[in-house]
Amino acid sequence: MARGGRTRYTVLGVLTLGPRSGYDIKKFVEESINYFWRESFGQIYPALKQLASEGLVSGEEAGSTEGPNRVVYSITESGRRELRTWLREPHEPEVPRVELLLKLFFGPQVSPDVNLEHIARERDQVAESLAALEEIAAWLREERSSTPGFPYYMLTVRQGILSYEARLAWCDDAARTIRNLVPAKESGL
Amino acid sequence: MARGGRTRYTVLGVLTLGPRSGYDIKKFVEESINYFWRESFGQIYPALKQLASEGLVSGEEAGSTEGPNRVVYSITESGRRELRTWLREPHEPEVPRVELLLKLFFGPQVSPDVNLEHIARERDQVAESLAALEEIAAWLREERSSTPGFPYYMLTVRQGILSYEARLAWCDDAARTIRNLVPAKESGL
DNA sequence: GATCGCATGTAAGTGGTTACATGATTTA
DNA sequence: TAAATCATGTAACCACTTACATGCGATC
Repeated sequence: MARGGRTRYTVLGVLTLGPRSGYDIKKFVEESINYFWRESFGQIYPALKQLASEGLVSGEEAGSTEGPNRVVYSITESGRRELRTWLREPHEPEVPRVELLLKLFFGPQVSPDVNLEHIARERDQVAESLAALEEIAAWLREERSSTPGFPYYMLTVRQGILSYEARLAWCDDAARTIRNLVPAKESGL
Repeated sequence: MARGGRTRYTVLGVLTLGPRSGYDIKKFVEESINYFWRESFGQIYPALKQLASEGLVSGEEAGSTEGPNRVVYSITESGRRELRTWLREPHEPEVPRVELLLKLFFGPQVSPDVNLEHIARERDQVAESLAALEEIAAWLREERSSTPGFPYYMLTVRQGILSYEARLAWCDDAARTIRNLVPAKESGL
């Protein structure tokens, strides 16, 4: 049981920050919470329809004169209540699935070089993500430091930074360990 | 595209460590790699059937005399090849979904106390997981330090420990931040 | 005139969980 | 004798991704 549509609450949550279209919501998620949460169009649009039918959001056909499309949604009072109810409930513990670790666990089945490559790839990806997050952090401090949400935004960003840094450190450590596994192959030239 | 049945490879990988029944595989996963990977019966049994039909594993009806059930599977040579091929492919980047951070991102919608409770709960869970992992690490060092897989097992364990520790530190930091948000409510008694 | 960004949506497929059904054997 | 553990399996359901279809307007 449990775990009912977290997309619902993502959408409601984003709409507390202001009215937005489905497209806008997608973009917002991508640009601000991408490092710990994702949503696809295939989830967002049906969710918006559903929420509208329940009166938790209200959609308005926008676009000055010409546009037939583009519906801008706003959260309603009952939408806010629904969101708050969910926010008060304890969070589900994560179900981890880390493919890299699975491959490394079976690492002895292939050559050390293969595993070293995996770790190097991981390191690059993590370093890139970390850099992106640090840019977000800087932007937040410069542009959003006086908004009520600021301390909470920084909280989530810091979590991301800390876990990226931990992963980075682990990569170096892991690479060293594997390199020591092959004490002499072409060493000493 | 991509991401074809990782259960397949989990099963094949576990079977490189010795012949096992579906039930055994489930238990092994639970007891050794639970902190970064999980599998359910609903995945394992169909996967075993499929793998057997492809000749990547071979099943033998076991159970000294009485048992009608209990099928013990062994990995075949082509199974090993298939596994190795997969192990050489680069791993898929994780798609993160951290419900706790989602709730905290929308934290201003509820009282600080609610958010503090979430963090406290998280802290407890992480501390528990960390303790369990450290027991596994100790057990590995005592009982498995001479197996060929040992360095790789320790690698994955260390990753778990490092990220748990990072999360723990973050919890304390985050709780402090939120507490500072309410500078005086009942302070000074 | 082609491609890119904006914009909404649907359909198919998949990976995975949960609940259920069944039954033997062991332990309390 | 009741419960827990061993053991296999299926069916239903769910969340989510991907690909596709459509079309407008701006830019190259």
